[in-house]
Amino acid sequence: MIAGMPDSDHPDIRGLHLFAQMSDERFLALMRGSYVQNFPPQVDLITEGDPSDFLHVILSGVVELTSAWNGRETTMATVRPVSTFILAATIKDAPYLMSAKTLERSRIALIPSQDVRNVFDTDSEFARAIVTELAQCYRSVVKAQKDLKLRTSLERLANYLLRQQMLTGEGSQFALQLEKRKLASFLGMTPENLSRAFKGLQPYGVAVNGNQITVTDRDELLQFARPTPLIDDFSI
Amino acid sequence: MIAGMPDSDHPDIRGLHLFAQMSDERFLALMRGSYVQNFPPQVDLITEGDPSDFLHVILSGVVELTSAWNGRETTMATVRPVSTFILAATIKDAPYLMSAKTLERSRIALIPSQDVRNVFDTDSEFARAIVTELAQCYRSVVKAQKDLKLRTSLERLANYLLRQQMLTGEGSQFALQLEKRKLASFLGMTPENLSRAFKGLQPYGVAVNGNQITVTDRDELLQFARPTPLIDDFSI
DNA sequence: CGCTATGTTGATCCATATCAATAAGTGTGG
DNA sequence: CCACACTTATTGATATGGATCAACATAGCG
Repeated sequence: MIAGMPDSDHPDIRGLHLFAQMSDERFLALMRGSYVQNFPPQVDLITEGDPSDFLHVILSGVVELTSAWNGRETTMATVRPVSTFILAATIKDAPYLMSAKTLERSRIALIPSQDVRNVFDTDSEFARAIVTELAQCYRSVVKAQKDLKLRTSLERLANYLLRQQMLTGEGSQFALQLEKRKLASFLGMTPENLSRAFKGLQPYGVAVNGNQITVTDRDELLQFARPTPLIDDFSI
Repeated sequence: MIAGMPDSDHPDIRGLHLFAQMSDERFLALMRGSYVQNFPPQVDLITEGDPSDFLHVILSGVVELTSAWNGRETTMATVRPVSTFILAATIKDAPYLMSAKTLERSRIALIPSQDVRNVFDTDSEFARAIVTELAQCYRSVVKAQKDLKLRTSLERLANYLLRQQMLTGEGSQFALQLEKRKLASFLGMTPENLSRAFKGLQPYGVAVNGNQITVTDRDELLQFARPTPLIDDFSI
């Protein structure tokens, strides 16, 4: 078995809203049973349908969450540091609904689900923090579903680009954080269609060069994309 | 203003998992600030984007949750007694992401969101119950998203019918709980396409007469639909 | 009993998927 | 460091699922 978690990783995890309010004692108890591991790229961390043995916390790298059915596969989300994933399955002691694999070399903390449930049962501050986290997750998925049901793929891409521009600091140029084929799957389309969608946004002032996106006319793009906080604002 | 909630409604609400573990004292305090109202069909209860003033509990009738964007509208869910809706917005004190309207004459309890948040802050049992509820909601939406991204509309309909058959007691004949145009929107298609999808399921042993569905060959339908608990089982 | 909303059917259009070919990266081993 | 293999991205041609438009039927409902 792997050694416990190095103390040096504690601050990163402690910084998460989920663990911030917890007593030192309980936090250390959680950390004692946990461990941290470095994974190379393309490693399967979780397979959908498996029992949820560990709450995962990504400390560095990138993790992709996917689901599959009947031979088809889709990217549900990508997770970046520092955040937890598959919290709901841990809490409900239910099977994972998504698979997870590393896209880059990643440092992942694994906290035994049973320990998380134990703390949840005894520490009401922790329970409250979980509520906030889950409410946030829930609302994010509802927004994603609205995005899928109410928008065409061109509109989804346009709004995605605007959100990315926001996240990367409002500059007119920024880099895609995702391989295009993953982005296509995430947005619910094929890679070929994504290629054409980028072309379709040219008239609205979007230029693409590799993974570099330049928004030459933000107003034009905004007018086409019509973003709304009720779909595109991840902070509410 | 409307009078408070009749005591006769308390047991229904108390029976919800969300309120079951709470102390009598706190429960009564919540109920004192709440009220119950009977609404005719087609009444708008909630408009997306509005601040979440009340946690709603449907005691009888049917409520539809919809979202709109850019002139388009889609049915996100229908809610039946006895259950709460728009819990996440209440907890986060954030705007509603969906609109709600009655489809039939409905009896709805309205619990001031601020009261819910107050109890949430002081009653850790309640906070824990909310976690379970939200985790359930979250997983349901994830399943819905998988349904949308991984299946064609014909496959979604087939699996929907199998789920309905399950819910209505496994009989080979059952009634659709939803107007077909709402069902179409819920499944992410047009009414015309739904009409044709029903025809498309005939070869797999599905017969339709008005809102009466008869599954003449369940095995055939199962083989086509390929349901999986990771999408279609709402209890895990 | 008619009016209006819902459902069906047919014709056509459009968005997106699929298939196929090519180009451009990216990583690996010699 | 380059050659090779392999994956990813683009582009074109075509197919298809699903939307839209239009006409009609039907069923609730006042």
